[in-house]
Amino acid sequence: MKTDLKEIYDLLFETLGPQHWWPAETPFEVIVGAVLVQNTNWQNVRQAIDALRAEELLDPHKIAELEMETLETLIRPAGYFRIKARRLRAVVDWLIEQCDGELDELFRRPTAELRKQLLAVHGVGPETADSILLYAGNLPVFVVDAYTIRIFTRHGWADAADTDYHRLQERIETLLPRDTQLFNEFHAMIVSIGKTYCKKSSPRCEDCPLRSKLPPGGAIEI
DNA sequence: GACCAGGCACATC
DNA sequence: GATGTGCATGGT
Repeated sequence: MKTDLKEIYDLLFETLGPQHWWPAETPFEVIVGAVLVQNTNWQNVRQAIDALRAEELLDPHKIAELEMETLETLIRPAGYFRIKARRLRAVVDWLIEQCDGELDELFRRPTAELRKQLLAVHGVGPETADSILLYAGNLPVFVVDAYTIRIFTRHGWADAADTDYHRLQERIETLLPRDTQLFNEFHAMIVSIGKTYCKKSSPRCEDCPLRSKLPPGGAIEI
């Protein structure tokens, strides 16, 4: 990848400005959102989180004590509600077991170790773990998601045949200053670009701030 | 009515 | 180790 990623970051930041992510009031709310947003539109997730908030349930102990059926009903708008209810429970049970829900304590652990522990929790894969580390823990970990892979592939910054999560993550982390706030903004801006200009079905490169960074023949089809 | 959205676990080869 | 499939709601 010959691309100067910091230059891409600067270009995006000049165009889009700060994204103020993650849209949540507390680190625990970030964790809940990270599970609920799996393969789902944020708009749907917000409805589920609002329902939890309305019942004052945005607390690990309270979610741990809920009947599964109640939890399923509350998070229903987020989709996959049976699966996500189980995953959310697995996460809060783990949080309580590990630190009694005291997240500050949790995030003081060495990042690599904590990441490995998170990945061992049912329902927490690489993207969810990294979203939690970056946006709840303020730790300098880059979150790779479907938009990252699509945008990087279409611009030829990543080989379409090699979009392995950890390899792409390591390359991006190596090519940028390891800075929490920078990783925060970069991922958020990638999602913004992805939603607006780099849809799965149709790229609208003519309007995209990154259009000047396309390869000579235009976007690479994936 | 089809398509899509800020993944993951599990089965099968 | 790679690839395929189920999971579910709400917006466009």
